Amino acid sequence: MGTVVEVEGNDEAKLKECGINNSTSLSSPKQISDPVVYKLVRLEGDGRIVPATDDELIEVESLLIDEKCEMHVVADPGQTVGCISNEGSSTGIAQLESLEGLLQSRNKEAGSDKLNARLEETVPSLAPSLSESHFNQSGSAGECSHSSDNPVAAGSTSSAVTTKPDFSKLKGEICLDNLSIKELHETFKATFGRETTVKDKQWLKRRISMGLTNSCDVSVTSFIIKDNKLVKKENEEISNCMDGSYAEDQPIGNQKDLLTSLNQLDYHQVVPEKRLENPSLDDNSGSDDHQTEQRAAKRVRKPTKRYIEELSEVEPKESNGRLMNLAKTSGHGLISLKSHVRPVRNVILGGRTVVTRLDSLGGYGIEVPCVSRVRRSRPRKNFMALLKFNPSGMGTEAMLVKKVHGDHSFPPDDEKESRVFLKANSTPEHVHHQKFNPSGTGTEATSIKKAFGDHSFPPDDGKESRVLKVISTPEHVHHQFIGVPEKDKQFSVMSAIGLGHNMELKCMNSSGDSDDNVVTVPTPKGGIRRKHHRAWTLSEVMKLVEGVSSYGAGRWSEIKRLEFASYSYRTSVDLKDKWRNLLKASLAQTPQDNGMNSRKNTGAMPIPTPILLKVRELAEMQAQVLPNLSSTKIAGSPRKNVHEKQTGFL
DNA sequence: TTTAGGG
DNA sequence: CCCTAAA
Repeated sequence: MGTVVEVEGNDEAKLKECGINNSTSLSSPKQISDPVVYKLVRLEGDGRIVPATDDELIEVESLLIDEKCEMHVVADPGQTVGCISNEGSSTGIAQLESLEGLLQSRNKEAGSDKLNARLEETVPSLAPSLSESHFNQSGSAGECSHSSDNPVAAGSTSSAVTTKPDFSKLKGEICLDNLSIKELHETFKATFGRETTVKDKQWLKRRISMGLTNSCDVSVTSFIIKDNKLVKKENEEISNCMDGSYAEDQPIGNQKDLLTSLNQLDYHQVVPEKRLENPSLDDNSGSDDHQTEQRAAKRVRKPTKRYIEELSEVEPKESNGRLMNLAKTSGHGLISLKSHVRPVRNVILGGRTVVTRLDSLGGYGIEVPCVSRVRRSRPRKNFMALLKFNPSGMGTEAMLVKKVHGDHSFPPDDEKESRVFLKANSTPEHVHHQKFNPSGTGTEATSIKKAFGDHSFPPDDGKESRVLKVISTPEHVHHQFIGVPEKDKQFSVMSAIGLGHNMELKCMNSSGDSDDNVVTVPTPKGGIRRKHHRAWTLSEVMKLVEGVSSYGAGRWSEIKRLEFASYSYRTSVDLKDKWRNLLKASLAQTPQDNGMNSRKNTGAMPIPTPILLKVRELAEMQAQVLPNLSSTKIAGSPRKNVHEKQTGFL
């Protein structure tokens, strides 16, 4: 990767870096407790400068702490030596400053100002030397240690955690709250044997603690997991050393004061959470934690897709581990669960590729749908909230499924394209909650049961049933069995078997059409069309035109409801899209009747010119006649072109 | 949920 | 057709 570059440091760090004595800083409460405000950037291999992540920020801090504790290997200073780039410091600084906006630590910026202000009160002589040092370091390209191309490996020297993907190597204490993100990454790697790029501490902590909790190894060792902390009993002092390094060196009251002043800062990222060790601060840091957690939640929400990706990668392993743990703990009385994960196989399900695997669960061989990162719509806002208001344990998805199946007005499908969407909803929160779902009957299992249990799919003779959305991941399925009464367990398993069966059937059915899982499918005419594309028939187009003429373009749901009531596979969006295409076609064709016309009927159905004319006419009319509800918008972009061309044409 | 628009 | 942002 790149080289970690220091751009801006706070007082303490700079003190150290300038060689100014450590003892002073150790005895000076303020400076010690001030969070490190390094602005770090990473120098990518290609010379780009990218904002450093929180973990890199914190790593510096951890180094300092390590130094104090004198118990950890001090990292190679070259790793964090300040250095901007070979292109020169000034441009680099400018770039960095512009990058500051990208950093999530705007608050920290303000905080550093505060700190600097305080610094000039308290230790005025230091400020110039600090900035000087900072500048010098920034400008000294020679100090760049490009040798450390692998930050992970390099960082491992500074970490108490090994990078080996071996859980047994996780010795000593692990206080997840205190770990930097990089350390968390390493712990994650050691726990799950894979890397992660998730930057969210809460998430990482949760995953790690969950993974460790469910690992068989953890019970063998003397780890104690408590509130995101994984500690080994006999090493508690060590963890205290790390954790309380701030608090021990200074009066609590002072720290409290500082916390107050830093209340708005995102110090949570750089200062270890001290809630547990300093209950006296709870009244203060309690709300603060709330804020920071909310901030963290905000950060979490953004990269949802990433989360899903990460999760879907982790899930198999983790669920497996969890299952093993389950088998272990459920040794007394309940069925012993063994998990043999057989090779994953792909099943084509209505054009969607569904990955299933055969799990032997309690002696039953069940085909577990394990769709990875398929959820493409927005994540449910608060799944648990839904559950709360739905005590039956049936989630919305299940409701939907139930409704769909109860509704036999389902149009038949002759193209064997029942679109069953198995969508995996797997936000971390979701997973977390699911694990401790106390309601017994799980949502996912219920939904699956409802969806596939004793119903068979509606006959396929004409239209596709495209409404099913079942959220389902193997993890979820497994979770459902936790705390579920034995009876229900069997039921669920049975249902799951049925599910697998049906899925197989659907697989065979749909695979008759095409042999691959690609979304596109070849058409007899030689082109390719989307798998679920349904060619618009002339009557449909005419209906659409008619609908637009009577209800106006834009009232797609109305048109859909009134004109396309029997065409359940046409959504209002489809109508809209089709209208858009028609419009385009009408524009392309009518003005000059140029060469486009002949070339047009290559793949798709040629739309009769009269219809196109009507489309254009309608568009024109709507642009003129409907000034009230769509005038500005419609007259805006495409219709205006219509107008222009129309006039030109006339 | 629906609409509008980009991909 | 799919996805998503707004409303």
